[in-house]
Amino acid sequence: MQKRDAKSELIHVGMELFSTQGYNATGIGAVLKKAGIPKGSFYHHFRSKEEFGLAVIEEFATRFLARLDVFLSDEQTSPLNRLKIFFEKGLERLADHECTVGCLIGDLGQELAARDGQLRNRLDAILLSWRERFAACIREAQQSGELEKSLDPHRTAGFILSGWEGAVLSAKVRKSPQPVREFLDILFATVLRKP
Amino acid sequence: MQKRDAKSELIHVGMELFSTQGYNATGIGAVLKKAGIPKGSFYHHFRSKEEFGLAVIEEFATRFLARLDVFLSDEQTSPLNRLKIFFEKGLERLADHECTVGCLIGDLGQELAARDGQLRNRLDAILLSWRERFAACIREAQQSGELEKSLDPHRTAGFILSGWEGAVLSAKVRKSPQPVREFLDILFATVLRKP
DNA sequence: CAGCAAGAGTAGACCGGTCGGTCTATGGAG
DNA sequence: CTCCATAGACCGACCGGTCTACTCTTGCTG
Repeated sequence: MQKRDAKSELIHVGMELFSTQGYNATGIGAVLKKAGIPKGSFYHHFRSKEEFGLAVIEEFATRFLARLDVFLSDEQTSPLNRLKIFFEKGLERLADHECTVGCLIGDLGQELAARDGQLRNRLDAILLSWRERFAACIREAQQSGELEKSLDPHRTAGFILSGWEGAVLSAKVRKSPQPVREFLDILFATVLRKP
Repeated sequence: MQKRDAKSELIHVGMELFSTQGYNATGIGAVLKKAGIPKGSFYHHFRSKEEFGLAVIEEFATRFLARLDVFLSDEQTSPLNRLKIFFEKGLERLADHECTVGCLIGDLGQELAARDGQLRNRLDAILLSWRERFAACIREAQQSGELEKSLDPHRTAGFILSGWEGAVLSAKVRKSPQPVREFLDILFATVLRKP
């Protein structure tokens, strides 16, 4: 396994710790210790904890988007099934991690909602861009007859996304993937029911 | 206006600050300062920050339950409309607070999900009890013909609750009540559609 | 009724630890 | 030599909690 450079290692560890503990409960001391990198290096690469946080969420969002692309651009699969498979995979990963890791963007969004800094603005923008992706897939599903034309793609995408975030939150609190299981079952049986 | 006793004042301020800033980002120093109560009094009433946190969520849950009761027990209103009115009122209050205050239980649940202490367990139990309340109302709506008999009341209640938490989270990140508006519209047009 | 004792409650200085950030020194690469 | 990167001691502030001192209230006894 190739050794990462210091900056990447910090970001990687940041993703891990922010995902499990949250932003405020994670001091940079813990990040440094886990990454085995001294403080001077940290402040050479990042001017502040906030700038570090931004780098972490950018990395996470990039990876998430890459994964979203793999699933939502799969032309061998019908649009509605792309959505379904994407979320089912998400459920699998949640269960594999024993519900300790949710969605970093949603988690940090909640935790940092009261702040006015760059972090919250960036999180908001990321959530909106994801929503656009889902909306595009919903539009495709409508064009192929899988979903009713009366559904508003943007609003429905927002519904799905926030519903997903809420279900993941519940799974983390309950330490069980069941809330996500139930969310998906009902979502595809009602909102995303085939005509 | 009647002056509260010290303990109640602390709990009240705790609800306020935890709701806007979160648990970890709120030091007890800030609570004490805002309440105008010295530290010795704090530790006389609460053995620790965690015990204080428990008292705060119990107070919040009690108030929330009382409000839930007012709406869900209103026999002048049909069961489905009770749900609708309850959430519409919730949306109003969210907008009145300019999306700075969400649902304390959901927020703390997310923030403290990684912990093993009493706080997370209590939060989990509260969410489950709320789910039972919603399930009972859904059952009533089914019996009165407002909802399809094929809906599972428990699962549907869980769906609604986690969807609501996710929508409120989005509203806070976006600083707009729109996600909740959209959540409610779609929920009542699809999942809770009348037969 | 007055005085006393015990318990409840208030008050804030103090403690060790952690926090995010600063700064000086050093080493390595080009 | 210069620039980039590493290294870690140090700083003031804040953290949750401890502890001693003091005040107030209540109940009991003489």
